[in-house]
Amino acid sequence: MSLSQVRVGATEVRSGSQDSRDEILKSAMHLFASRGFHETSMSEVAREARVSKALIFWHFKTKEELFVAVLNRLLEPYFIDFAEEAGALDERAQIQKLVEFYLLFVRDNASSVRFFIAQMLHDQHFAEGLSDQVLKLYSGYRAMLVELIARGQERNLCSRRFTAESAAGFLLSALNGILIEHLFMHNRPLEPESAVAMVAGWLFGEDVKSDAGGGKAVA
Amino acid sequence: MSLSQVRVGATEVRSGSQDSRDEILKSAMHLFASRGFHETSMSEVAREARVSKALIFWHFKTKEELFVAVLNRLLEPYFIDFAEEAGALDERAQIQKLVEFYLLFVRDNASSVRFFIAQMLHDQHFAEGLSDQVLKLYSGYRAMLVELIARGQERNLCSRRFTAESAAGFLLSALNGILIEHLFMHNRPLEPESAVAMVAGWLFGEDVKSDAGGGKAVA
DNA sequence: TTGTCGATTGACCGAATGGTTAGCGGATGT
DNA sequence: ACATCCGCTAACCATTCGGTCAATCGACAA
Repeated sequence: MSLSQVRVGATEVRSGSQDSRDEILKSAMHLFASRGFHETSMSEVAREARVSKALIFWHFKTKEELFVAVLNRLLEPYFIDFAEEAGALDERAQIQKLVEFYLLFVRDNASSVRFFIAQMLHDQHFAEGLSDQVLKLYSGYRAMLVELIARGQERNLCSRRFTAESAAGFLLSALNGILIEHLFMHNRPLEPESAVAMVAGWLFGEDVKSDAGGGKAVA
Repeated sequence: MSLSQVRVGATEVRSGSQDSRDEILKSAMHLFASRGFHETSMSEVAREARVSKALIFWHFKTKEELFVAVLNRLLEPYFIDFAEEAGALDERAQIQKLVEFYLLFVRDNASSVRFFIAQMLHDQHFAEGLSDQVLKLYSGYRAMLVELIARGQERNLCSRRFTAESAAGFLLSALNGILIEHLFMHNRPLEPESAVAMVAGWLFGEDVKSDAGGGKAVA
């Protein structure tokens, strides 16, 4: 039925089974992410994937199994390696790069970030396996920040007013706060430059000339 | 049936109707907040309130109507007046008080805060009416911060490195970040003092002696 | 041709859902 | 005594849910 039923790739021939499985996953990903688990029915997934409901249960034993498959697929972009970015930059530039990386990532993946946060907040039963992976990423990121700040302090590149752990914790909190502000005030485009400038002012003791961070005039 | 069916208060007699309505609301509040809207059935609410399901539909036309009643009741504690706290303190003490107020509030109301955030993130259809009220509170808080910081800058009490709007925006982001960190790492008790100390160091340019903010050792 | 096997489907199932309805008990006013 | 209205319920309804099953279709092997 599908036009791409027998399609030849560079190295492999996709079986029709993998094809339909993929389309089911795509539809389920879209529906679960936009409506949530309980509000999405298997019939909807089947209709959107133009496939019979029974076929979904042939690929995935239960609705939950389909859901975790979707979760894992949604998580894939999170596992890119951000350690390579190091290069030969000094600590200060690396920290700024790391901050910018965080902000760009949550901007470009806003919908899945939103979905994961909602999921982890709501349904801590399902979220447990998810939390483990996300928190692992999170503490990895934190560890990089701590180490960079500590090295920056040794070389007198950034402020010593706080311990490296304190500074990294506060900085991460600020980033997360910017994230949720971005998730709620969906109008604003989340420009990383302003936040990076704020961080620079805070951590490196520089002056900030223009209005960089605040925004949203108060009525 | 209920023991408190005819109970005399100081000024008024509670009709049995209001009594059962209250018990329904209480049960619905508990169930909606802990499981969410779609995962909570009217039969469950009826059972927990020890009331027939039909009675719920006699008090509230639809499930949605019950839900918004619950939302409004959950929102009540958020409307306490935090303007009175001003007193004769200087701006610096007022800012610290405001920050402490925020943190104490989210600590004491963590479950409903969690619920509201999850709700607003997930179900933007229902959340719209809710968002309006929450965002009104939020921008009110932000406005107070901006004004306090601006006055503090005029009197040279706090750093002029940023505009008041920038500083308030960044500070709010940091607070929100601390909030979500508290919501996720549920083990830690969210001590406001450390965060207040961080803010002081950042905004007033003081040194911070001990490890105040970071926490969570990295493995 | 026949047989096997993976992929796919329509029809079906019991359970649970949100919501309705007819009616009951008991206060209250007349 | 009677009618009326409020608070309340058991039983019911149509629909949808996650999940199953027997049967089919097409490809490939013997």
